[in-house]
Amino acid sequence: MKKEITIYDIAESIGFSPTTVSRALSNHPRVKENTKIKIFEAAAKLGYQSNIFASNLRRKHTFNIGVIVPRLNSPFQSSALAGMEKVASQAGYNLIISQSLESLTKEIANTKTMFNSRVDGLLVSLAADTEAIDHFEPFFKKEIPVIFFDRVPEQNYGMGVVIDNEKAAFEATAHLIEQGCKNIAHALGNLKINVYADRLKGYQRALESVGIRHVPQNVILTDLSEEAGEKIVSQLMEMKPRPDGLLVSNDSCAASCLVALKKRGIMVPEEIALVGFNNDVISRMVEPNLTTVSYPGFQIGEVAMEKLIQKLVANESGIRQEKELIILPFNLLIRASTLRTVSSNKTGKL
Amino acid sequence: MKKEITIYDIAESIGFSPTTVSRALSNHPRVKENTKIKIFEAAAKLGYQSNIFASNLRRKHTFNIGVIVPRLNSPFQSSALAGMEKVASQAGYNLIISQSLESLTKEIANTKTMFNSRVDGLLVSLAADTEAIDHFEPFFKKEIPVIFFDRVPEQNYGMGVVIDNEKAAFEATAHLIEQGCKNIAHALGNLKINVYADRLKGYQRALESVGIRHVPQNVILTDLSEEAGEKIVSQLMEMKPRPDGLLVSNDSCAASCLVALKKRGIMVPEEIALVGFNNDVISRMVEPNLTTVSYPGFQIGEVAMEKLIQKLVANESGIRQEKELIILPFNLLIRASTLRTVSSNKTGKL
DNA sequence: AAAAAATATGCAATCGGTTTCATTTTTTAA
DNA sequence: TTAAAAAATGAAACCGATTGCATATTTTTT
Repeated sequence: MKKEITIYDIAESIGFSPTTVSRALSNHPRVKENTKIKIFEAAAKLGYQSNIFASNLRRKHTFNIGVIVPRLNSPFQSSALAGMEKVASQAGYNLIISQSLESLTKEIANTKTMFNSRVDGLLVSLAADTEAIDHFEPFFKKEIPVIFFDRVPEQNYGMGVVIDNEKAAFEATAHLIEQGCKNIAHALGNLKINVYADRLKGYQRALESVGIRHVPQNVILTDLSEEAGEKIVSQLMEMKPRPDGLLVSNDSCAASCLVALKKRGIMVPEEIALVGFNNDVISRMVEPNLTTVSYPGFQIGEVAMEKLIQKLVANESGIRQEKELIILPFNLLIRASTLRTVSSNKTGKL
Repeated sequence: MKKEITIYDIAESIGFSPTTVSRALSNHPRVKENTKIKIFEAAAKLGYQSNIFASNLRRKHTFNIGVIVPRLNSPFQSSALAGMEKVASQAGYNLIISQSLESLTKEIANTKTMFNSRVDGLLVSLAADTEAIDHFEPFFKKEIPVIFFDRVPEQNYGMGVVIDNEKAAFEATAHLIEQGCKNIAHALGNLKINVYADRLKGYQRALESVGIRHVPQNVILTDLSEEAGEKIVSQLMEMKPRPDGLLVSNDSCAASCLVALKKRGIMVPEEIALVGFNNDVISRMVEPNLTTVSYPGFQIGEVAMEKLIQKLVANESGIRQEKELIILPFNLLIRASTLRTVSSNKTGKL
């Protein structure tokens, strides 16, 4: 390894002290303008590169922000990450990203690594089997801000960024009812996750609001994978009476349901109307296009990161911030997969 | 901020020197087994957390690996990242991830940040408008390993992990020809990128190999976005003679072409046969299913990370490694979007 | 021109783990 | 029992930037 250039080398080369060099490089006001210029020139000439470790060691922060997501390769998560990266890099922060693969064990390991790496803050979307959030205690204790996004803990926690999943599912279900569905099934993921638990509530509330009795077998628990579509549909086929509406908790799974339905010659939306979640590209490509809840992944990422950086700045200046749950707007996008006859639409609009 | 526990505190609490504590904690063989036990116990009791900065400062590495991708939210890139994360976390490395958003300027900025953050190594998939790779010079000079994946520089460079894009496009085009296409168009991205330049070569070579003259207007340059499908197809419609085969350089764009074609009542594959790239979920959901080149994103990520870590270990022990270009296998997946009549399939298989 | 105030710079300690080299203790060999 | 070798431990320097406090220099005020 080559000799590293340090502020001591710069100092020596132009006859100033390391102190002044350090101050000049960080643009401290107590250094004469002219001196600064000299120092910057010398630094450039020598090819100086600041040693972050030394700086971090002294200043006790890293400008690194940790992000833990269930899976990196999901359209929603990667959009959220993209939003985070954008905001973070503008503010001069790096992102350290890891995935839990939906496993609590790995989430705990990741949390530890993040803690040991001394990230300045943490953004987390919880794994499927996470119930308690004890593993974040070290962060809470040291007052390192943690913000949850999308998948947030049930318990009382610091801060979160989500959408109103209950309302979203309510509206989606209400829309199906409006389109004349009488017997609506709902495929969703692990109910330990707030996202799915809330959607279930919304779905049930919508049914109750028009006096439809809620049938437990209509709620289908699945992993929402691509392969799950086939399973869900084959389950549907055996139900009596067969459901005439299906609300699936993500688009790629909804799309695979659609494929499975078409394979069986079942007409969508006429025989079964179908709603997805997320407004992934896929929802606009399949035929019929999927009605879906547009889920602002990029924006959730942006907002979560903005809030986190706000907290960091606030902590810096000793301001204590309130707990807060930020609820971003969603949007029910109505497309062909649910649009039956115009007459069944009470408002007459659309 | 609370008082941090240091090795000095541990040392004092049990009457050993910081030296021994340090050695014990890193499991140095020169410390008595019994002493180690005592030290570990004391560390646990005091709630000791190693200070990575101090350690890094002294040892001169971070266990952080930088990754620069064009976009975080692309199915291919996020799969590659998932593969990288898996390998890295197993080996005890963190990932610092940033996106260039296809801009050279941002790529340069990211490269600088990565350098300043002192990542131990770098994995890069180049931005669309990157031609020279001077901005990686600081890494080369300091012998910090850089491995390019998927989108690699044209010039001579250290190490890369790719697929044989020329061959893939050749096979895809040959397949279209085999299905009876006489006039094949090819929609691709920025030709500065090796991926697309190579595919163009393969496409042309396939045409030449059966004596079809290559028509420049059949090559359509696009950003391969979802919206591009509509444009590509409207361009196709105005060509005379109208192409009967279309090779699109990614699946989501191919899917949007399919939608645009169907909207115009054009039969796929009968009137226009369609091939995509990547084997994204979407290729299995649209109707007809897309013939596509399966592109092992996850594996590319894994291999790239494995190679990088190998290099790090090799560097550590002073072994110099050769430049190397690793070419991973792809797979042409033939599906309904190109399957015309059985008779046109010479082999009769499939 | 002297005193006071403002500005500029430097000394030396500090952050906390690692490592070289020396010293002490224990074990083995003679 | 003593010398030699091996094992265990420690003192202190080191990595390189930051910063509280002190000092030196310049500018302003009287």
